[in-house]
Amino acid sequence: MAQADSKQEPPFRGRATIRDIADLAGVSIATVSRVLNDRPDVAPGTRESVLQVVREQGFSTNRGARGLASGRTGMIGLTLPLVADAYFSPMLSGAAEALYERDMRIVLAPTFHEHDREVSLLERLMRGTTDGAILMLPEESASELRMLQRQGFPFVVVDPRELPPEGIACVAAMHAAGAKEATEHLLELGHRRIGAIAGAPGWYATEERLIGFRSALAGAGILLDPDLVVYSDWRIPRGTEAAEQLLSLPEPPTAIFGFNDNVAIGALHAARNRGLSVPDDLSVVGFDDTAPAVIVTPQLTSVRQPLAEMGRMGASLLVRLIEGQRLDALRMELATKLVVRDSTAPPRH
Amino acid sequence: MAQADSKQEPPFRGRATIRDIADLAGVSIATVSRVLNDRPDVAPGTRESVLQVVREQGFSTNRGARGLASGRTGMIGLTLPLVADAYFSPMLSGAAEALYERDMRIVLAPTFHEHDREVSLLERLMRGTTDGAILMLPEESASELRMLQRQGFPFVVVDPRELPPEGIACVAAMHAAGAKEATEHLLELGHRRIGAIAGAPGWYATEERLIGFRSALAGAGILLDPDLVVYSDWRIPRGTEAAEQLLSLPEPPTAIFGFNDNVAIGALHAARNRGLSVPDDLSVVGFDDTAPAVIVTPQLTSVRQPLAEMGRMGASLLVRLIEGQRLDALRMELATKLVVRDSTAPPRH
DNA sequence: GGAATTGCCGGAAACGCTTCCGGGTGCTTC
DNA sequence: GAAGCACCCGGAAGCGTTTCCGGCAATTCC
Repeated sequence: MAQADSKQEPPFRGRATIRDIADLAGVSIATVSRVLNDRPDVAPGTRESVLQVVREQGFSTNRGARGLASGRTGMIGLTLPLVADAYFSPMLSGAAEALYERDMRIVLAPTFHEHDREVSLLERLMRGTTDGAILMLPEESASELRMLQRQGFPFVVVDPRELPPEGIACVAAMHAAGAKEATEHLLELGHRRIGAIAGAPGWYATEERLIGFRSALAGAGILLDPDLVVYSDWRIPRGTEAAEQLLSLPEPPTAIFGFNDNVAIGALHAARNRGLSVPDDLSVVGFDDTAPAVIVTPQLTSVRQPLAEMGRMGASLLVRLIEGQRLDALRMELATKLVVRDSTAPPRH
Repeated sequence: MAQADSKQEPPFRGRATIRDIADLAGVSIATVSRVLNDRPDVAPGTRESVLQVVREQGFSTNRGARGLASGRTGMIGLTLPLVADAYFSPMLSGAAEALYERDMRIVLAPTFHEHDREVSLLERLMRGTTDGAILMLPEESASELRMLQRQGFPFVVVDPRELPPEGIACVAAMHAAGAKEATEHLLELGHRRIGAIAGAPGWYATEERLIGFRSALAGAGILLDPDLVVYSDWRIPRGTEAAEQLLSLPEPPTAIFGFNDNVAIGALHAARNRGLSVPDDLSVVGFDDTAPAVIVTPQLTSVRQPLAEMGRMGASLLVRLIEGQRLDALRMELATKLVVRDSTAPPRH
């Protein structure tokens, strides 16, 4: 490392460029570029000898320069509200995995719930830097999304807050079906008075799950008592409060359906506070089936949302969008599945 | 959007470039660049009128091009084993936050525990694309790190698996002190026979925590029974196994110190399987204080590791490295703190 | 056996930006 | 009143790629 004057030290700082490779392999940079990009018109022998040099030098193409020259940077932007979160991180992970296989990288842009930038993140950082974007639970309004789209920037929405306008690629879960399944599970166990801790009002997930919930009740000939639905902010403390409200009712429910795992866990806490045993005195089911579901006691019955798969699917949709492939369906909903664990049982009497 | 023939539509696809801004503002691109980079030698009036146009057009500089021209891309690479993980995601989040404030972005590179690539990740993707990297719990050996460093690529290691060689920036937690504090807590409660579920053998965290554990015991005049230490892989199932092993001892411990929250939670499971009540029959303390610690029942007493802060610190160290600032200390350890919850109590008799 | 393909390859022009170098003002200084 | 000095600004040369275009050899075809 001390002696750098010997035969052919690499140019050191900045590392090998495509030109170095070309010189070493005795070809032009155009040819090296062709090899690197798997273009057909290169003689097999030439290709091999270039690859040889590439390997020796540990060369990899400068993505910035490629982006400049070709428009494709191989980077895609990803925005999400939070990264340290049992709900979002699997989606992120799935997207990263899928993109990685395609040799693309993620530029991470957590919003930390701040939409107050004058121009949205995308505008500012993506353009020219990334080939497209994955927007997880985006805060941007439908019209903002439309505008982005009109500018020809490829993006897909994963887990929309509100359903985006037609023509925008979007992957979600089958909220209604999942909620219906969960509710039917409780009905089959014999519950008749079922409370719901819904999510934030107006959200796509909330409304759809509510539809599934009502539909299952209706199927069992039960008319929903409005007092049995209380909204939340998806978080544990509010879940606890909501559950206490439900349990304080003159005629309290024998089961509670939390619209995500957090509020279901909050309900677990509320039950414990009141000395109620779950599932004996109260059944609880959650939604999402995130990691905490199997960590709490009792383990939570929950509707599994294929989070990682949603991330992967978003990534693959985006890639096809970028490559200009015609997409048959821009909007897709992935199936959910009820996972029965220890927090549900028949009502006491 | 339909009519594009009017006054001055932006060039549409590809969006405004610095040249467009220059034309619109009636200056040269050099001047625009100076304004954009906060260079001093621009007349206030000129600066303002350029900024005006920049705002109107929603312009933001193409990072790829900037990277090419100046070497600084404003992107930094970040590798970690897993993103969907209660331990790593807070670190990632902290780093993202800190970098965001400096208008830098993270290029995410989860390794998914695969180090078998011929050339390490960094070599392949970072060079030329990023200005530096944050390596979280890297798998690369000391010599690989040295090599990277010799090439002049700025990087910092956060939460090292093994202590990296001198001269490499590195941020860790005070493992020994934390373990000592946890052990002393148990000792103060009156425990004398304390089992430990250590981490993976050879890891810096494991060895350091072991030192703290032993040191606390020694301080209380207790000689450590070798049977009371069993190693793990940091994960729940192995934690359960390890705890069962400890509890099957002829003379079982009255308290178990898990070297991370996962194995401590595993111990909770083992206790439950045996019908032991925590903390009455068995005290359990964890390490890291990740989200699950407050979700399990009983809530886990745990040594808080400032995960997000470690991420932030890594980011700020890296930025200073990139800017070529002289660093007083390359290696830093952040303080830990015991958080007492419901899983520890005096021994039964 | 000459002309038209085909297969490979090199030259060179971009891509959007930063930055060095130099030049034109308008002011101070002796 | 001429020389010197800031202060601003524009021209132009790259940065590492991709890709269009054109050219040379080796084929193939009639």
